[in-house]
Amino acid sequence: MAKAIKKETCQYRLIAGKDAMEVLQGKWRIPIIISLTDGDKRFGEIQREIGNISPKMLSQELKALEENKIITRTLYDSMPVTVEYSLTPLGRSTDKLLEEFLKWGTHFRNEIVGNR
Amino acid sequence: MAKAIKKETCQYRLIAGKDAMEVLQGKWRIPIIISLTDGDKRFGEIQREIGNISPKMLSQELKALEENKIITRTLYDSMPVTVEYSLTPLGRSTDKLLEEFLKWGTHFRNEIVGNR
DNA sequence: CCGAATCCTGTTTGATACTG
DNA sequence: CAGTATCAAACAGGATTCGG
Repeated sequence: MAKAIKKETCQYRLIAGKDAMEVLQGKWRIPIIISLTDGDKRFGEIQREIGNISPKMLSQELKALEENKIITRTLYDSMPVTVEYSLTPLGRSTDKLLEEFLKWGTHFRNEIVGNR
Repeated sequence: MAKAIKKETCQYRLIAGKDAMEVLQGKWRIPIIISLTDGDKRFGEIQREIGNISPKMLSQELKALEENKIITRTLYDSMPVTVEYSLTPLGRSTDKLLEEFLKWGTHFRNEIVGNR
């Protein structure tokens, strides 16, 4: 076993942070998860809700989230074809994180963003 | 007052998410904050602790965090000159967020990162 | 309607060397 | 020690077009 790292150390925290970063990083992943927290959605619905994301980026980021088991993609073979995206349990497990994230975003907005 | 947005709506959440993103985005900001949560540190200490950040990136990101009132920079005019960085109250207000971030990072690591 | 494919651009990031 | 300067590489993001 190579160099065990204790839970309390800064190094441990840095690693955990990097892991979380790996999945949630970028301009669009958290917005997408927020959007899907609201309920399962189709491609176009997510796009409209987020507002200014190009189909390319949305497609690309959805794929990445799917690979990381954060969301699932379900194809309904209707006419025309519809696709629905929804959070997996792992995806839903971000809810506490998201909540704090949003709380802090609001706090920060009030402290700083408003004053410039 | 232009188009009030209720707290519970997806749109409100998307905006708060974007605000938080604006400050915490990028590969290095959260690691830097984690490092400083551990205590005030000097430039070189942060760099060694994070491990593979170039001085240019560190300098640049520290500057951005300072502009957003997340950290402060204190110059001690000793010989040789030393500089210490520390979290502001606003910076320390990320602690709950960080905690959830790290908790989830660990969870994710166990679920996914370990299995690939 | 839901994307895939292509092309193109600007920003981010990094390696390295150097300065007060 | 605490950064800056410079140059190159990588990547994020956008515009557009096309297919099932």
